[in-house]
Amino acid sequence: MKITVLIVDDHTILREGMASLLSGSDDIEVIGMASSGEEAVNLVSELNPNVILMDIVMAGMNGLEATRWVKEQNADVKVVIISSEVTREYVTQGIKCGIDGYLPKDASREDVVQAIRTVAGGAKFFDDAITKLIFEDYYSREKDGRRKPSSKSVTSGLTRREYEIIEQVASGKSNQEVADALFVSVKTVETHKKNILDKLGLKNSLQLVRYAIKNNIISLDEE
Amino acid sequence: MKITVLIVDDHTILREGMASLLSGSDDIEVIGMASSGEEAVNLVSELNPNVILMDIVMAGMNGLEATRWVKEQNADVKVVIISSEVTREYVTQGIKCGIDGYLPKDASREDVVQAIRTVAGGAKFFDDAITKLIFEDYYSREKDGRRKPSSKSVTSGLTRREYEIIEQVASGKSNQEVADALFVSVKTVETHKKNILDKLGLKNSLQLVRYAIKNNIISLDEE
DNA sequence: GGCGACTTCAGGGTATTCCCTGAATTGCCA
DNA sequence: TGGCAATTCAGGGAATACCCTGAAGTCGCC
Repeated sequence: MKITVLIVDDHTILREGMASLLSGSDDIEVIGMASSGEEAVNLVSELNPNVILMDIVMAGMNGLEATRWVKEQNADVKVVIISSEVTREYVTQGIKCGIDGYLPKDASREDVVQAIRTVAGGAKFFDDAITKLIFEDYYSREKDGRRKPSSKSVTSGLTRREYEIIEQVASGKSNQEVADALFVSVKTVETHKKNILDKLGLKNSLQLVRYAIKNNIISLDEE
Repeated sequence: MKITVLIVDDHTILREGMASLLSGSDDIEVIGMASSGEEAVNLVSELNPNVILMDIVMAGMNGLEATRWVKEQNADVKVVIISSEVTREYVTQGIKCGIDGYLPKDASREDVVQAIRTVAGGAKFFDDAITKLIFEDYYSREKDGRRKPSSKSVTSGLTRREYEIIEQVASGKSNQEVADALFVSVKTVETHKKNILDKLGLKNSLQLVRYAIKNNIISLDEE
């Protein structure tokens, strides 16, 4: 029983290279390749591979989103990210998307083969550098996690009401909807919003949404 | 300049043993010992050691609590936990309290010396087993934290261009700015945006920003 | 008692987004 | 080769967001 593999990368050279690199292993068989996230999602239901080697940076649907979709339709398929960039953001976001492994693009043939075998067996594969990175993230997060809310003064000069406005706006509401929710007039909401944008040095509501999520003023899961 | 060390453990044998174990290293000097958390806290301000080797399980104030107090009065002092038990709970709680390293009690002399040198130099020291434990905790926590992007079975049908538009919009740009960035007219951007909102079942651009961040179409740290 | 901030709101103007219809171009594929 | 999806763009109207000024009521605080 060979381990079936799907390769997803928008660079032909890398696809071909990876395939030939894997052709030397008799327990691994490359059964398909895709050059985009969308193509990958479509191919999975057709080919039903055991493992997907997936690039992150691709035009259109990126590797992380593709992973999400793939896992959605087949939770058993294992996904190993192969990225030239190894950043905290990619790794943590990747884990959120359900990846089973992460390899730098300059990984050796042995690493790739080992990763495929490991995830096919149901375990996770993350090399030392990535484990270290995760560790540091975990450490700083846990450590910094405990710190007093410090009322309001220290933050960025936002008032209580302004925080409420942000929460509303960042949850995707229009000014009118915010006004209704807080039982004030649209004009009031506009004023608050203007003040908030000024204080934070932002240009529009879109950036405010980003800011709010970035600074954990709101969370993305509720509702 | 020797690294000054304070040993904290309520077992005399372990204190003595550890001290003699360290006497062989000429860059490390044990300048004091304490048999309780309270005593340790008092001694720190007096002796001002570089590193504290601290047991967790002690009568009265335990090692983690003591760490918190110690760090409170001197943030520069480094604390390495030496515990016979290595549990997820101890490790994560320890990190919250600000520990700089964690050693199992059966660590070799080399490990202890290495740990002291490492934390004295400002880095963290956690061995492989502990790193692995943290990793697993992190992984399961992050992974379970996610949730499926609604129940749309097929890829939500976004085109490549639409993804590009989303990336632009979600980075906080106005239609005009997106148009400039992609070298198309504002009208084109509007059309794309409308189609995107329809496909995703969203009402406005604010919600699109949320969607994009939630689904990892864009990341928050770049730029 | 008053000064400053927070919060509320209005008027009136400009800019931008949102919505709908219609259409030309390209490329792919059956 | 005709059809379909994708991408591009326009006109024009309705809705909403953004900007500026001004102001009234509340509250805490010196």
